[in-house]
Amino acid sequence: MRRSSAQGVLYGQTVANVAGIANSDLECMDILYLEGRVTAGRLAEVTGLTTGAITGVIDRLEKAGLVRRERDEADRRKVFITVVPEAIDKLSQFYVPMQQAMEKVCNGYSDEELRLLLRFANEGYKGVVAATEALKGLLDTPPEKRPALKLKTFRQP
Amino acid sequence: MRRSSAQGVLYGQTVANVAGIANSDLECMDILYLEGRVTAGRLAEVTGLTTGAITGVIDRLEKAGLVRRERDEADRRKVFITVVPEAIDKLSQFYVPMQQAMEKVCNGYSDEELRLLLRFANEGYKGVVAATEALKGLLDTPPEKRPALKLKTFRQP
DNA sequence: GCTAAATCTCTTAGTGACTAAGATATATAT
DNA sequence: ATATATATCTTAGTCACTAAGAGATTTAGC
Repeated sequence: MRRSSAQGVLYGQTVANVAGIANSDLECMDILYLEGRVTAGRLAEVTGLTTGAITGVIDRLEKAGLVRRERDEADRRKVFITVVPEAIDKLSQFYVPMQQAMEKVCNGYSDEELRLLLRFANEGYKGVVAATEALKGLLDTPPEKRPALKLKTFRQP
Repeated sequence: MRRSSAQGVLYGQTVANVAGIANSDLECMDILYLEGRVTAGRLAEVTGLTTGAITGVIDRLEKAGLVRRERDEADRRKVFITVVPEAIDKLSQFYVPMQQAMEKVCNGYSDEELRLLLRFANEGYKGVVAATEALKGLLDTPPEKRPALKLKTFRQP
């Protein structure tokens, strides 16, 4: 899973290259696609970038015609970012190789097995979110007070 | 899986922050850990960075006392990068939250189910590698000649 | 054996995304 | 009505990255 994750990062880098946008710009497009209409601040929160950096991201994405800024009429300080419909078409083609590969892999499993994999994927996601929170908590703990757990490492043959 | 992957990227960013090294420096440490002793050129190849950038990465990692440069005696142009043993201890603590979370998730599965998950993880990894290659191939194909496959998208309820 | 081409890492100059700090505009609380 | 909080943007400066090429070593051709 670690290997897949590392390789997944590389896939994303390649997509960004091919699409001609920066890496974090693509990451934001991904978040926008998954979460829908979000504010600039929410993007900063999720990506871990500063709001200043997000301004730059949105500027570039807007210039590339991939997103639009929309002021919230209820709270005029907020700026909602929405994906331009055509952007999905422009970008989705670069995920075709990945989807084909995954479809091929998934074909090797029964419906019941796929349900198990889906369950694991969901629980795994929640686990990663929890782990990220826990790690951030570690930041506030002085190094000498950190739980010094032995890491069991497994190496595949 | 996409969500997990995106969140995994964030976990890595957080680790890099906490460890006080750059993001790609950590990515290289990961590769070094997985592949063992590798050359500078191999790092460039795997990360997708230029050799010039890798020189910088290794400089910083060496300065931080995490890796060592070793000239290959057989071919003196090559420089092997090796991880300093203590580096593993320094960094592995930051993966404790992730491992705990994953262990917790895995505890919910029988040995047989875990074998299925392992098989999927292996096949999935190969799939991602294949997809990356295919995407790079797309780079050399003119846009109008690209296979315009309909992307089936699934949204979880 | 000697020259030319290839391979591998490093160097240099320039670019661009990032952070920190603060400005601006709007909203909420006392 | 004033102060404080919130949300985004601006600015100056920093740092990792690329492109191009230099330096060092190996391999191939004659």
